[in-house]
Amino acid sequence: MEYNFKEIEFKWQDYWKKNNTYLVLEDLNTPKFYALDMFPYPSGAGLHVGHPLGYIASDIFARYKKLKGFNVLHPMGYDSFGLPTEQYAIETGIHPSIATKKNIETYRKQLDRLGFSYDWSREIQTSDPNYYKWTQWIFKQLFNSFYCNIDDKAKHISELIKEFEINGNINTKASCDEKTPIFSSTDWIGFSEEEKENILQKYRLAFLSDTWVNWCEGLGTVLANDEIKDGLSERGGFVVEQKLMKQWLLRITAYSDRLLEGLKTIDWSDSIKEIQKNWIGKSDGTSIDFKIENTKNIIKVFTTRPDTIYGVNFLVLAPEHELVIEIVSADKKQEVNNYVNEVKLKSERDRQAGKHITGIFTGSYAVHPFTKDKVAIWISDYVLANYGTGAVMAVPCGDQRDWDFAKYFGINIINIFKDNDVNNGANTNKDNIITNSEFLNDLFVTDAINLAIKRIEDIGIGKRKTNYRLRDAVFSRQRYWGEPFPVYFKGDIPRLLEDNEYLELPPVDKYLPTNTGEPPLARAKKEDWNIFKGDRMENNVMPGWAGSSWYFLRYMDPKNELTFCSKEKSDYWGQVDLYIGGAEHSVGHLLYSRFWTKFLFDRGYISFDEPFKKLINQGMILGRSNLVYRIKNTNTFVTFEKIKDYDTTILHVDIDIVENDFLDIARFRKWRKEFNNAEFILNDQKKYLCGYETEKMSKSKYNVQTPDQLVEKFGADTLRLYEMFLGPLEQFKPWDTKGINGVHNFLRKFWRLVHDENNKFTVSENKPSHENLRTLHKTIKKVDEDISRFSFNTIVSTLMICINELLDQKCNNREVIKGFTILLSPYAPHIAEEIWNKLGNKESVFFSSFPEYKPEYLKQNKIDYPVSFNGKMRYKITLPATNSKKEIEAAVMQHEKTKHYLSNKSPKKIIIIPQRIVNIVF
RNA sequence: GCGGGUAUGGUGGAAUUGGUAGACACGCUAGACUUAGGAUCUAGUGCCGUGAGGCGUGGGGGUUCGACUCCCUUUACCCGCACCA
Repeated sequence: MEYNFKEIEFKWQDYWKKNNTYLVLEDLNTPKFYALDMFPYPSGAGLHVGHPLGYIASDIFARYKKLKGFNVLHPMGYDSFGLPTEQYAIETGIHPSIATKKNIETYRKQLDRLGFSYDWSREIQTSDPNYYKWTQWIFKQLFNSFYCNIDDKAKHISELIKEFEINGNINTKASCDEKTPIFSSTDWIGFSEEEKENILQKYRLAFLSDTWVNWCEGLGTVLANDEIKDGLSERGGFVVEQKLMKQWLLRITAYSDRLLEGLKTIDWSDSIKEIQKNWIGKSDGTSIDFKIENTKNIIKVFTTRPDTIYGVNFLVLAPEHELVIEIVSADKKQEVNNYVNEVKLKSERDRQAGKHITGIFTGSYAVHPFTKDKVAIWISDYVLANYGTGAVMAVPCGDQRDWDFAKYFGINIINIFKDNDVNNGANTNKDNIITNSEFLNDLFVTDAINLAIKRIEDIGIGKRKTNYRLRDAVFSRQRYWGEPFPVYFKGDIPRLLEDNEYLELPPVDKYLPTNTGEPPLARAKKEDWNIFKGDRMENNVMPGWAGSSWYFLRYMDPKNELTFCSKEKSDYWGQVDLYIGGAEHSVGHLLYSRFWTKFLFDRGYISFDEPFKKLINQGMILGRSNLVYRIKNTNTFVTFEKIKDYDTTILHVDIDIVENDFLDIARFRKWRKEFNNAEFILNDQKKYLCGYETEKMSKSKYNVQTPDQLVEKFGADTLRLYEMFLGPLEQFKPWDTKGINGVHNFLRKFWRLVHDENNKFTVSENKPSHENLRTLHKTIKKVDEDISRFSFNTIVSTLMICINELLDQKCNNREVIKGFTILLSPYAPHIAEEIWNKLGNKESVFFSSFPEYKPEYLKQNKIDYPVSFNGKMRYKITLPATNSKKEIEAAVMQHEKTKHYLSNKSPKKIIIIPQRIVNIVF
């Protein structure tokens, strides 16, 4: 074998390991570059070809930056807490750490085989106690912090307590629970320990609260909003329902505006920014108080359209609204109760699916703040309890949902827009003119909004207000395989462990909830915990995103036992310069890490407040499934060409027993029992051709491609090149191994260029020709340009073109080969290392530097001008580069083909762009 | 419904600021070579047409000497959000 990739690849992988080639240390004299991959969750299935796509891209970029003289941090680790491993533990009784260890070993073997330049000395695992103690540490900081709205940053809770002691919370401007009572300093001093803590919980950034949560019975735990898809759990597809539970929450809402504003400072794709923007969901409006008739209660509503206040003729509360019980009239009590219970029983999904209108009149009325008219109070599940105030002022003529509701229940619709017909639907246009509205008459909507807010504020019934869709993040999970909270309870009061105390997961007999429905950790006896304090320990664990919200910081200082990451190191490495990973994390992980980063910044632990400067979302690699066609009710299979002649059923067939879409019939018969006696109707070549389809890779479709088989067949260098060659990194693309021969041949061509018939390395020592250098420098320029815009696929083409040209030129000149080898090395590090070594270099090509581009080699003294007629290119003419416009025109007009294409017409205009193009208009 | 994105040969894709559409690769066709190899080499390969020539970047329109690229409009598909008041 001429190009023995296997021997070469193992040789160099071994060399890199022995020589610690990829070890990286802080070096203040060298500019840094931080290239990061989203670390994988080590599942039992191992890597498939989709996973390494991003890893290869970031590895190429990291190696390129290294060649460009940067000190590159390029680490890897594992997001090793998670549900699948715990499910496995439940089934087998094996501790999840054991399965995790095994899975990580598999991942490591697969990763090592691909030749990545990771500094493995910095490896982290989120389930490692040495890692998660620092996750607990960050939790402690969140617990001990509140968000000050004056300085717009998080501060230590002791500053808040000081203020309470002096002034109470009368002037406090801090993010807190909506229902925080007002108290004076004397009140505060008089409060019991428990009362004080209950107040503080309303301010802490990590706090306990009774909240409506997404409870997933199937998984036995609560879920965050972003873990739910279409009302079902993303993992497992179980039903999710609303449940009121005491949970740990993180006050991410305090950061809503900064999370939104920060998007402007980072280089992420528009689509991800949009998704985050929508998720935060900022809307400007005003709160308005409606007095309830004959009581002291008021209903607060939030609206973005205070200009429509005169169009209000009923209010709607969420069924869960706390005032419902109080205001319902005696005769309606039963009916309302039934409705509220009905709604509570509905799962999230049912509630979303049920598009038909439901609701009940409570029997009570509010008073319109301006007209003093009676306003009926209804409840309906179209109003959400956890958005705004859980109550809306219904304006049927200006809001389609209110209009639908009014129509359905036969409620009168008041018109407040000029030239508007209320019979066909609501009018949501913003260019309307207001009418029938007293002081707002004849104003445009935008002006009316401002005036209405002013009036509302003046008479003290409401305030300008900004609302966010973003909710505080539920931070408890009723599971085992996650970070334990550094918290114990004295009675019902949560207490933090001391600064130097960290919990480790205690052993339990089963990974299931207790008989009384407590989380698995409740099974641990007092002596099972490494620390036990108070009456009981917290039994919940943190969610999957806890450890991944800050892991990029730990890589900077992975072994530090005194702190999560020294300021010195985070100041050196700073933000992640390039972060590559899948788009499925666009909300959860990316939003939470931004939140934690801002928090750590506020508290002075790091010096930047956005974690990932540049983000690239790699597109998914889709599988290419093969299909066979069985004639219905038979065991006979028809080749793809003839399926239209038969009535067939389509079946997926394992891609392993198909070669170039032709079925290996013998193996197919052996594949499954029921096919042992299968018959076949073949094509004219006596072969069975399979159909194919592009779809997500999955076991059930028998279309999963692992990198292992391909690396075995073609080598890691080929796989790396091929994954890049497939197309733009961000695009979704089908995986088809047909083309892999192409890039493999490219490496073989390169090999042959520098080896003779006896496979002996040979390069020419002559001076390279101008043509040789032109090819090389053209390539240097394009590789450099393309990589700066992350166009990895076109670089592979460029390298191929370079080799094709050098082969044409029969050039294996040492100088040219040297340059080319460096250019190739980020993509195909093994073969590059081998050739680099044979060129006589003692050090790894990793430590060489990117060749310098010299424009003089690209200078041309002749230009191939394309000559167009009316914009269509017709022929080319070679002219000296120094020719003036006049000379070019003369040469073109003299050309015999010009006469032909003009066919006796005379040109109206001749456009000449020197060095580029000639266009003749006639 | 709202927001974002995509659309180019038989296939994956290229064309960076408006300037030779289809680079590179797969596949296919024909041929050469041979110690039958997942080999290599040569030629061809967008579509229609024998040809001259015509057509051609989802469809329609526009700006321009010139449009895959800019503007308007429309269709299909993908992603996110969806009673958000």
